[in-house]
Amino acid sequence: MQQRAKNTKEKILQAALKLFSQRGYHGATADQIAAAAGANKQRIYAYFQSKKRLFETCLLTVFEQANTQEELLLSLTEGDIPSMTTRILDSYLDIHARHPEFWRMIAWANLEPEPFHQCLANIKERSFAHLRQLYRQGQEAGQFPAATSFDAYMFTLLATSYFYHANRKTLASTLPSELFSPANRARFIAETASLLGAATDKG
Amino acid sequence: MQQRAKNTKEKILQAALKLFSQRGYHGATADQIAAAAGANKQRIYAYFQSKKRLFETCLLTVFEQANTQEELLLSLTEGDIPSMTTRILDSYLDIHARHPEFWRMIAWANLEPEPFHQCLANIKERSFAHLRQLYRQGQEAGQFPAATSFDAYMFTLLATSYFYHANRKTLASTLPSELFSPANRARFIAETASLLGAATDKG
Amino acid sequence: MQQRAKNTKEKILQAALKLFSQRGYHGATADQIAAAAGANKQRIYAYFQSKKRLFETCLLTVFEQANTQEELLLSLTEGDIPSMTTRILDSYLDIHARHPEFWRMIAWANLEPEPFHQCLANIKERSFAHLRQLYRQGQEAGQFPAATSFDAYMFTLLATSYFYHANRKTLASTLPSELFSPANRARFIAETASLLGAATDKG
Amino acid sequence: MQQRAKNTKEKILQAALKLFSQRGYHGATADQIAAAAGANKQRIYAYFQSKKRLFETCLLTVFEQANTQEELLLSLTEGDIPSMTTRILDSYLDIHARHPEFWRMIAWANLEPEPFHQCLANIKERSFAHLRQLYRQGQEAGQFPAATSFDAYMFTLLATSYFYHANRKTLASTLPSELFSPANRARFIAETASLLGAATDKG
DNA sequence: AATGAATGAGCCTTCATTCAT
DNA sequence: AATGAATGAAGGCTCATTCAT
Repeated sequence: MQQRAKNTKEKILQAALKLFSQRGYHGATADQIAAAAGANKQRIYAYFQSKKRLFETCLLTVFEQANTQEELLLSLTEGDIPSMTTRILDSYLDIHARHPEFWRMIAWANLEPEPFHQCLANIKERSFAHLRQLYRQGQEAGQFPAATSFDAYMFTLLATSYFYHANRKTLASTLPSELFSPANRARFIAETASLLGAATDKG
Repeated sequence: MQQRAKNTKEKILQAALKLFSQRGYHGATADQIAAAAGANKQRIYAYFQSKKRLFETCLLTVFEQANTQEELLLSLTEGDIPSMTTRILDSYLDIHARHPEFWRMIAWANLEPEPFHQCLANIKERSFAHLRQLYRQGQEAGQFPAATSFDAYMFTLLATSYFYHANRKTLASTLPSELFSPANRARFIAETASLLGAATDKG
Repeated sequence: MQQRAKNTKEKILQAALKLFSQRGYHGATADQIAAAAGANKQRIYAYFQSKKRLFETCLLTVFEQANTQEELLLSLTEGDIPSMTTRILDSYLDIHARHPEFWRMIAWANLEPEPFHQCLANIKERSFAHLRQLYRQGQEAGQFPAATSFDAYMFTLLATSYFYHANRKTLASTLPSELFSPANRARFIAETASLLGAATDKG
Repeated sequence: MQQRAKNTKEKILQAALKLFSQRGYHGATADQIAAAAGANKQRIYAYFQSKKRLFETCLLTVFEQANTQEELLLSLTEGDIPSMTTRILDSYLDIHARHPEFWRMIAWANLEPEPFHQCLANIKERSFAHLRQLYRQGQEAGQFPAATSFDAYMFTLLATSYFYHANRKTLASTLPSELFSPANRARFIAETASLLGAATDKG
């Protein structure tokens, strides 16, 4: 593939990423994507076969981007166990803040009847191996509850960081608190960390 | 408006509720809704003006339904404080399981660029008043962390119960654990409750 | 179906008949057909489901039209046996002359890989029963060759009358004779009839 | 033109011949032809200017091929006159069977509104001169009807052999007889030849 | 000579919406 | 009040053709 083609393909992908995340699979049209990419519509089909495939590629791309950033957590060591919850929450909130397409694409994918998520099959198990081990050590040291598995722990962190961004709109009608404003981000993390085992202040 | 008209309008609303939640605003068509309602397509416009207005009405309706359902928690008393987290989680998971259109409509609403949520403005503050008081009592008794506000507590419960259902598909690519299968529902609740300080009641 | 709809459907059918026969299935477009019918393009799909179905309906229609006219041959009696070949040829040439769409639709259907002809399944066996019997009588009277079955006889008549119209253009490059000009139609029939055993009645 | 170019041009022509005859002018695409030829799509336009011109070239080519094949009939002698009808029929059916693209291209050409056949103008008068003379001798010997000209005779043979292959599909809806199956080819020829006076020499 | 990249028009089909009965 | 008929504007995708390398 020539450089010109690579550029065109990349422009389409970026435009699609933006429009799909904004409007969803059905909401974004091939015409709009081509126009936003400054490319000819037909190129979408030349490079991505179909609108569906393009969406899948966008989904995969956005997951990979998130995965990349997540690797920061690999640097956590045994000594970081007390602050682990805080660090993970902070990191995840950051990922979502920096990649606003992330939660949106996740949401669209979860809503669509099409099994778009199948294209994510090989992304399974990310950088969790490292965290899983730290968690176990924390459990043995009594800093994480023995009754709670790593999966449940991780699930809660994923859920809160996702919900924090993704349900912002309806949240305002449900729990209209200042706690969720950007200004109170640190306080939100602290309060949530306290709730989750909150070993921090005990030591 | 005649009774016959009321019936037709209601049938359309129910059909729209189902189809919009399943397929989203763009995914559901006026024809499908009319067919599912057993009504003439033109009646949609006669009674709801436009597809968008119908969607908004559906949003509101579904939120009202969920509110109603939640009132079970009002029966909790001071003596239930130790098991409060478990009870709320159980209740919320149940609501989502029984009303699969709930999380879906929430998700659609959060994704829409249009401020559909404005129509939810008056739903604010639901049955939380009662729980808020119980939580405060629990805090004073040392059963809930002093550092965590009721809002943060509630947020976590909303987030986990929502995420549990809404991100089922992509979750399978992220944290592929048996813990989230229906069969392990009770274990999931127990582990999560343990994480959220419920472990403290052991002492 | 209301009268207005019937009219629209019929207009579409007639326009399609004309355009399909002229340009074939792929050559005629839905836009052209709608325009020629003075109808909205969407009505094609409302009344005929798909372009393919519309084509099939046209094929069927044209066959039925031809069938109708063919029934003139039912009036032939035993006494007409000597002139039977002439009469049939005359009649078939006439059908093709009056329904120029007929041979064209047949030709398109035979060329298309799509099994369009399946829609003709129940047209089988036309008014041949009557002619078949007359032929048998003719055979017994020695006016038709005993070695030639009715099917072969009929086939030759169908082939010549079809070929006379359908291959007019290429025929001009192959057998450029005045014999096939409209002016010599009667002579063509006579010569062909003579060839097909009609010569035998001389003896 | 270099040898490499000649080869490419020829490959395109052969691929086009095959695809046009199978799918027609509108049914075959430039992409398909290029792919089948193993050549770059742009070469089609470099060597044949346009799709239409390529189609015309295919038409001409296929007619020339058929002409070549026909020369077998030149070997017929005076002694073959009694079996002449059989021999010609057999030969023509054979040509069509061996060159299935022949009747198809003839059909496409006859259906096209554009006077594609003009490019066939110089093919006129083929190997008929020889047969014409044999036929005259046969007439004088009383083996062919005096009332039937050679043109009418030849026309019938062309028509039947063409129709036998070209209208196979719709024929099944009109005259559903086993007579036209490949297994009964010989019988079909015999019966038809009998019909065309050939039976008369028995008496 | 040959190839890959690009384009604009067009194709079949469906949509949200309105009109007429 | 309800229904059937109609419409124009997309929507996804492909085509014949040309440009650039």
